[in-house]
This record gives sequence, structure tokens and C-alpha cells, in this order.
Amino acid sequence: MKRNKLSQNQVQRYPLYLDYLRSINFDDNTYISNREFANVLKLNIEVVKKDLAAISSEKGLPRIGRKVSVLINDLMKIVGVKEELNAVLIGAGHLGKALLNFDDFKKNGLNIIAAFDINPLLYEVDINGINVYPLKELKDYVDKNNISVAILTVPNNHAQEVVDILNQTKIEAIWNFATIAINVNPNIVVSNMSMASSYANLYHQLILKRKER
Amino acid sequence: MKRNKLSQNQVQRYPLYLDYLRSINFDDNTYISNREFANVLKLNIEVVKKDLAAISSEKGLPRIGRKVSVLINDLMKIVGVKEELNAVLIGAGHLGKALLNFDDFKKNGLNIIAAFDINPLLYEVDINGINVYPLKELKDYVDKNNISVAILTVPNNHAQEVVDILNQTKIEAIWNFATIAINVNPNIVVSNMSMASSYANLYHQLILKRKER
DNA sequence: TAGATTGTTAATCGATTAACAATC
DNA sequence: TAGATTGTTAATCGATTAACAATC
Repeated sequence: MKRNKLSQNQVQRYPLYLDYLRSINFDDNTYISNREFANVLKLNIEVVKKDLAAISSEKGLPRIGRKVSVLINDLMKIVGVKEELNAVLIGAGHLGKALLNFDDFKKNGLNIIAAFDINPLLYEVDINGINVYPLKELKDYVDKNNISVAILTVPNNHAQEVVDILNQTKIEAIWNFATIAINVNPNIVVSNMSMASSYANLYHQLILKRKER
Repeated sequence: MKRNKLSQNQVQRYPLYLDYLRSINFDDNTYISNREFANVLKLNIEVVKKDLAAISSEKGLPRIGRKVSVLINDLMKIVGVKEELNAVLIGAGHLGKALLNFDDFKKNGLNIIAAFDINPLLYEVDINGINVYPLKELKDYVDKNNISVAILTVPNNHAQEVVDILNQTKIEAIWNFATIAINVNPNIVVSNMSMASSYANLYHQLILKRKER
């Protein structure tokens, strides 16, 4: 496996390859070519070549392609399925609840073991087997339970105060669903998942398309 | 307002500027400089300059900056707040339900007026005031109700069959929450919102950070 | 006027695309 | 062997960063 560093775009494409492979039937002698990926995922074949060469443990075979079973394994490593991380979710509102019910995370190696909120009504019942605790217990919980990831699903105007707490913990990464820039310790990794940004992108493309006519 | 075309990254940053301006107090004589944005949003100042110059209806004033009230208006145009679009949501599972309850969309100009699902149990009750209809009514509904956007929150393995229906309608854009490449008519715009890709990105950064030590 | 900030032009960097050699 | 596909190197394109002129 070559170890040039991967671009963000690249990293975000790997789940697409993996999801496609998981959707097809294959056995130990099934191979797949770059071209097939390019066709089905609507990617430039050069992109596919570079993407897969960068993370494959075995070279592709000329005229044949790559062994599906090996490739799946390589992709799972990159995407994080192979290594389970413990996570907490902060903000058990509608979006937070949806994520707590989203069992796909476990399949991807992300193990949500607790949630936090300021609303006491939520402390009574668990959500999909996950308990909700008071926000003030967050710091202790993270440090004592080997938590790597915090999923941030609080309203924009409360995001920073939660981050201030997380900055005092040993958390490694924050998955930020708020549409706001947060001030995070440099040793903590942030990945943003902003609906507002995604919608802005959709809207902008739509307007361009309308102007084509 | 200059009309060079905007890059995707650029477009996705505009909601950040807007959200920041909405979070501060200002009156008609409040101005903001590129540098302030750069500091608070943790962006390179050159990026801010280009971003704002590209969409501003008035030039910024040397030594002073841009008028906040004008800038907000310009940003709202770009981000789509100024123009309401009708949307339907397909797939009223956990994620779909969360989005139906996510009132922020309306604030951003996206007006979800109906949902669709194959589960008959959902047809009885509305979700946050939005009715759920059988999937087979989707095509008719879209064409008759001036729907511009379809929000796709079905499982990966059902995404394409829904898209096949949408391809036969006058829909303008699909907001795809599935982690899978979909086959869409060329006149339909697609914006992907993949948790799997975002998580892959987070995981990858986290691993890099661990290796630094 | 001096100085801070904008706007614009140029330089750098990185990613994407194209071309071609290597290989089974 | 011929041909398809991989892997690698080179060329292009675009975005980011830097430098500087314009302006209030």
C-alpha cells in the first residue's frame, strides 16, 4: 500500500467504491476493473486508477483488474470499518435522535455509546438502546470511557459552549453537524457535516441549470 | 455583482458567512472587514476577499469593510433564502423523519410539502404537519404541485428505483442522502449529502493525527 | 497625509486529465 | 502474440496564496 497522502475528495470517494462492491455478488475469483468502477460510479477512469492504486495492498492485474475480496478489505481499512471507535452524541433533538437510530454507524465502525442533552425529559428513556445524560456529565464521561468521537448535533448557538467542554477532554475528533465555525483545540480533528452548505450547493447548481435554458 | 462562476468550495462557504452575521448585533451603520471574517471563521483572508468580492452588490470600502445589512442580503440571495423552493421527501425512516422535523429548512428557503414512503403505517399520521403518501403517488404529485427538489432519504438499495421515478418527472434537483451513485437525467441536478463520506474523512484525519505522535 | 483595507494581478500549489510504457 | 488493462510520468487546469496597486 503506497502512502502518498490522500486528498479530501479522494477520501470521501472510498465509501462509494466500498458500497458498490458490497452491492454486487462476488466470490473469491471475482475481479473488477477500474473501467467498471468509472462507468457505474460516473467517475473519470483516471480518478479511479489513482484512488485505488493509492490504497491497494496488491497491484491490479493487467487485463483483469483487482480482486474484489482484497479490495473490499483495503477499502474497509481506509474507511474505518475495521477499527471501532467509541462515540458520544451531544444534542438529542430531532437530528440527534435520527442519528441515534441510524444503525449504519455501527456497520461503519462508529459505536455510539451515550448521548447528552440539557433537556431532563430525555433522561428517562433510552433511544435505540442509548441513554441520554445531562450535559454536565459529559466531561467526566468522555474521559472515563475512552471516547474518541463527539457527534455534535446541538443548535448553532450552543455549539461553541459544548466545544469548550470537549476542549478539556481527551476527545480525538468532533463530527460537527452545526453550520458554524467552532473553536477547537489544535489536537482535535473536526469534520463538518453542514446541511446548509450542502443545500447552498444544490441551490446554486439549480440556478445555473435554469439559466442554461 | 461580478459573475465569475463560483467553485463548489466557495458556494459551501457562504452559509458560514451568513450564519456568522446573523449571530452578531448590528445596525445600519455596522461594517465588517474581510479580516474579521478570516479570524472568526478561521479562513485565509485571501479566500474571504475573493468569496465576498464575487457576490457583493457593493464594493467594500477601504479601511472600513462592507456594510453588514447589504452583505446579508447578498448572501441570502446566493444561499437561496430569498427564493422558496417546494420539496418532497422520499423515505420517512429515522433520518427522513428528522429532516421533516428540522424547521431550519424553511428558514433556508426550502419548503417540504409532502413525504413519500412504502410503509402504509406512516400514511395515518402527519409528521410535523407534513403528510406521508404512498410511493406510487410520487410521480403525479411532483408534476402537479410544482416541486423543484426531491430529498432522498431511502436506504441505498432502494435509491435507484426512486430515482427512476423522479427521472420521469419535472423535478429540478435531487438532494441525495444515500451513499451511492445514482443514475439521473442530465437535466436534473444532484447534490450529495453522504454521512459515510463525511465519516471516512473524519476517520482518515483522526488516523493521521494519531500518527503525528 | 499616513495607514488600513479593499481589489486585482501574478505566482504557487495541487488536483485532474492525458499520454504512454509495462505487463499478463 | 495481440490486446486490454494497469501503473507511471507528463501536461493541463483550477484553486489557493502572495504581492502590490488603488482608495478612502
